[in-house]
Amino acid sequence: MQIAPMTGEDDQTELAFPHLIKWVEMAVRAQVDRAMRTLPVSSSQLFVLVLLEERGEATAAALARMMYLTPQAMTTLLGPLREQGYVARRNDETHGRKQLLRLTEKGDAILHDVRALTPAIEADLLAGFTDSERGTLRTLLGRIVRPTD
Amino acid sequence: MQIAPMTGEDDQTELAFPHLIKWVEMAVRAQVDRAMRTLPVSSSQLFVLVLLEERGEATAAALARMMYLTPQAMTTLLGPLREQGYVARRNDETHGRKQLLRLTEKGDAILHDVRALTPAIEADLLAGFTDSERGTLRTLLGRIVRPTD
DNA sequence: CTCATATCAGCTTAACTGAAATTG
DNA sequence: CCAATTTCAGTTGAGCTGATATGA
Repeated sequence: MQIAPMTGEDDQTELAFPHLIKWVEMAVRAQVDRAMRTLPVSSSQLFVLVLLEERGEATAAALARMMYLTPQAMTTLLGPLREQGYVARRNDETHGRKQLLRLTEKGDAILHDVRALTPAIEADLLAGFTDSERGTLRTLLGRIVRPTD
Repeated sequence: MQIAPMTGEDDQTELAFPHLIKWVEMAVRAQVDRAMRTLPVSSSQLFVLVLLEERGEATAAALARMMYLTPQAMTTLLGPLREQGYVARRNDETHGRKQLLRLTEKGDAILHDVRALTPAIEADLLAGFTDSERGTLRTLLGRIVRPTD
C-alpha cells in the first residue's frame, strides 16, 4: 500500500532513469557540498575512505574500478589523502608493482566525524519517507552498484 | 516479497544515503558520458532541455532553483544552448528584467534523438530489476526532487 | 532600501586523454 | 610482445564566489 508499483502510464514519472538519478544527485550534492565546506576532504575523497573502510585494503586501480573512474583520476584523488595522512600504503609482497592502500587512524577518525553530519542531510532529503520506503530505496540503489552482493 | 523492507541490521547496506546516491550517480555518469560524447550538448545542458520540455517556459533563475544550481551556473549552461539554437527566449511583458526561455524545434529534435539512447543505458543499469522494482525506484527517486507533485 | 534577476569575471575541483615507466 | 598498475602532464567541464547592473 505504501508503494504503488506504477505499472500503467504516468505523466509525472516519464523522466528517463539516467536523468532522474542525475537530478537526485544534484539535490544531494548541493547539500553535501555545503555541509562539507569546512572539511579537509572533498566528497569524492571521502568516498574513497568509505570504500577502504569496507574493503580493508585495495589497490588504486581496484578503487578506480569501484568508483567508475580512470586510474589517473584515482591517483589525483589519492594524492591529498596520502599527503594529509588519511590513507597509507605498502607494497604487495607478491607483486612488485601493486601498492595496497589502507585507512590510517586519522582516516578512520574523519569518517567517524562525518557520520555525525549525514543523518541531518538524509532526514531532509527523505523527509516524507517511511522507514520501510527508506529501506526499499537503499536496497534498490545498492543493487545497482553492488550486483554481486 | 520482491522487496524486503530491511528493518533490522544489515552489513551490506550500512552506507549512508548521500554516499549511496553518489555511487549510483558515478555509475550512471560513466555510461552516459560515453554515450553522449558525440552529442553537441553536455548532460547538464540536456537536462535543462528536459526541464523546459516539461515546463514549457521558465526563467533562468527558476531553472537554476530546480537544478539546485546558482543563477550564474545556469547562465553558463544556457550560453551554448542559445548560441546553437536549442533554446530561445523572450521578454516577460509584465516584468522588464525577466527573460522567459523555451525549447526551439531544434531543441525538441535533439531530445527526441537522445531518447533513443537512454533505454540501453537503463537496461544495463537496472538489468536484474523487475518492472515493479523499476517503477518503485522511479517513484521513490521522483519524490525526492518533486516534493509537490 | 531591499530583494530578485541576469550576467561578467576569475577561480577551483574533478574528471578526461595522452604518454611513460614498471612488472607479470 | 602484451596486459595491468602507477603516475606525470596537459586539457576540459562544470560548479563556485564576488561584483555589477537593472527592475519590482
